Amino acid sequence: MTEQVRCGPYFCGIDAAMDVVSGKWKSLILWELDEKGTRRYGELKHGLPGISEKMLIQTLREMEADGLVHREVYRQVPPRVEYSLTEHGVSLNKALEPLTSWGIERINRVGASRVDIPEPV
Amino acid sequence: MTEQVRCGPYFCGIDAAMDVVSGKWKSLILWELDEKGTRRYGELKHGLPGISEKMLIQTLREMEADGLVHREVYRQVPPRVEYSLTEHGVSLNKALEPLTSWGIERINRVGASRVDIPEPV
DNA sequence: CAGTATCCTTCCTGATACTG
DNA sequence: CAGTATCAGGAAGGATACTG
Repeated sequence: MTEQVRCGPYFCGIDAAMDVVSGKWKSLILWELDEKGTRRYGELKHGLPGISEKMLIQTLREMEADGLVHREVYRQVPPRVEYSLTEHGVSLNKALEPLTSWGIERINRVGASRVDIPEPV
Repeated sequence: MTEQVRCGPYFCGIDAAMDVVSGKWKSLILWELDEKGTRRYGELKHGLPGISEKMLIQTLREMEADGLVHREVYRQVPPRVEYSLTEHGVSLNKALEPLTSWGIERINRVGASRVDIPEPV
């Protein structure tokens, strides 16, 4: 991997942040937990149509390791596990807001379709 | 904030934006062009140590198609091609700023290392 | 100089089946 | 209910040689 020395192990802050939010589901989970508060595993799964169980659990674990998500286990039968945002998760979500607005603007602008660049003549 | 209604093909704005910035190099190129202004192909390559020619050109083309980057060709020998940000590119970079700050804070916080979550006993 | 073309490897992602 | 295990397919990313 190309570790360029600029800001420690990262090129700069954007790299560190992207590293943590990139992936298909992370920003969505962040948003889901922020919007709806603490959620159980099954609730999350339901709120994220199309996600596979593997991806859901894998993504949650990564986010937990990154300190964005807190996982609370209740030892019951049947099991109950609740996920919530840590304060870092909350702040990250806040930092994501302008980007979300930009995305919405982009969608409204032209339907956000990717344009085919014509070959130069 | 927006409701969880799918906005067209996207979940919501964040998805549309992530779609455009995700990838290993896009945010870096954005930052490079914003910081240093118009850059030639070779200059960009130099400023992004570790990127392969394939990735550089591929990423630039995608960003051009997404309306973030403008490509200006000067028909000379040897060839000269200059890349610059469009206004959308600039605004995206601005929208990325809080995320960058978050990333820098994260780095300073603990070295930003990903923590191993111990197995529950 | 500014790319193309090719090949190769690794990472992502999802489906499915099974367990405490 | 909340996971784990396994497998497979495709996409993303990279090294290198070549060209107008």
